[in-house]
Amino acid sequence: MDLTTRIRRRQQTGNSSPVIRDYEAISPVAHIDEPAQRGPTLERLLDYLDPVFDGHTPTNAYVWGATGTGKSAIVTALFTQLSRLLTSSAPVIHTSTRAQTTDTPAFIHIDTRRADSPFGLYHALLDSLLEESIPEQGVKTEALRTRVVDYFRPVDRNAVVAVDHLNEPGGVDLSMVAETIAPIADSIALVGIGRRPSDEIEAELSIPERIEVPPYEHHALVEILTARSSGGLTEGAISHEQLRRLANWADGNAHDALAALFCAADFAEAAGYDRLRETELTEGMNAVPQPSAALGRVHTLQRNRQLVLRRLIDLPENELESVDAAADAIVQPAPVDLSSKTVQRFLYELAESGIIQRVPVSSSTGAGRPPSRLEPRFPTPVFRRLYDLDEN
DNA sequence: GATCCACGGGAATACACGGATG
DNA sequence: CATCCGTGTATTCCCGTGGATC
Repeated sequence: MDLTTRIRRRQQTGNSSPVIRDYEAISPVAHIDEPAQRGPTLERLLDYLDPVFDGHTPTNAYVWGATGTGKSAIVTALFTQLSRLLTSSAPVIHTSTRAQTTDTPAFIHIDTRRADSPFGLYHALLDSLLEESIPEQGVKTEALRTRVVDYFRPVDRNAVVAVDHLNEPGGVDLSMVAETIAPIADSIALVGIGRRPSDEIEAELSIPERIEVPPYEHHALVEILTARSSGGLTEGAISHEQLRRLANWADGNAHDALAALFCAADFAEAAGYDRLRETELTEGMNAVPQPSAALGRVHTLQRNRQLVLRRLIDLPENELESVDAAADAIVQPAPVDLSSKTVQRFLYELAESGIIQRVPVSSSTGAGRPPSRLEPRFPTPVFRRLYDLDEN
């Protein structure tokens, strides 16, 4: 987020704002520079990456853990820091590539929620490796692949590539990534990241290293919530006891805890209170479905799908009674240059990926297959607020 | 002109139900 | 009674088209 946006957000909430100082600070989808409470996992990752410090390529690895354990946060933060520190400590060679020494690997993080095709994967790789801008279409997939292969032709070029959000419903699986990237060069180490337990993943790829990221301990989660709310909420807006309650409820899932905190704060703010009452806290927790789809998932959806979701969550109950009705209602107001049929397809896709759920409604009307009611499976108040802030 | 991608529309398939059939 | 059939929706699949980019 750029500076202008930040300032504008402050303007919107204003200094008089009783509860929330900075939405970004309590956002479950915010980028974290310094992951907290994950010391042991960081150490394991650093152990695994040890060959890097001698200029070698590590083996392939798989990092896994339940939702909301901070897998993505840890790896992205670690990779960012590593490339910063390793490149600045050695002489820089100026080429068309990003600043890199000859024997320092590139640390790349690819989100398969966005890069979900071979074309997308090659594009993401090149985009990280090269300064120049990479064509987004109009060029053959094979052409991009060739460029990646060419990049790795020099023997001293290597990379550690984290491939995040593997095996999500409707998403990319490890074997697809392995087929696409692994054959390019031996000097590429793949680090798969996903929820599926390590013994469940099947891939035609050797993965010697398996690292599990455990759920947060209760006290660790309290620490995180404390840090976040001291950054994003006003002084005294929430009590330590309330944070403990949240952490207890979330049971190690930082995503859900933050989402509930965000909702509760937002509710209190809207109601004009200067601190969170038990009512808001409870409502906040109730606003997070169990289990909940990740807001990060929603956040990375394409523009039009987010628009559809934004409208969906404001529909009255009676228009959620069938996919057909919802699609029609979504297309109704204001300009959407989408046909009802396309919105319908989006809704089915979103249901497929678990962001919304189709609940079969008991049919009594007789004729035909009964429709299904649509239920969002993510914390809608958070999405609504962040989406609307982004609009301005 | 080539290529990728998002849309859109229609075909094919699945499912539910009541009624007919064996 | 079990199974099949016809009708009506819901859901999934598939592919052509046009826009955007190179």
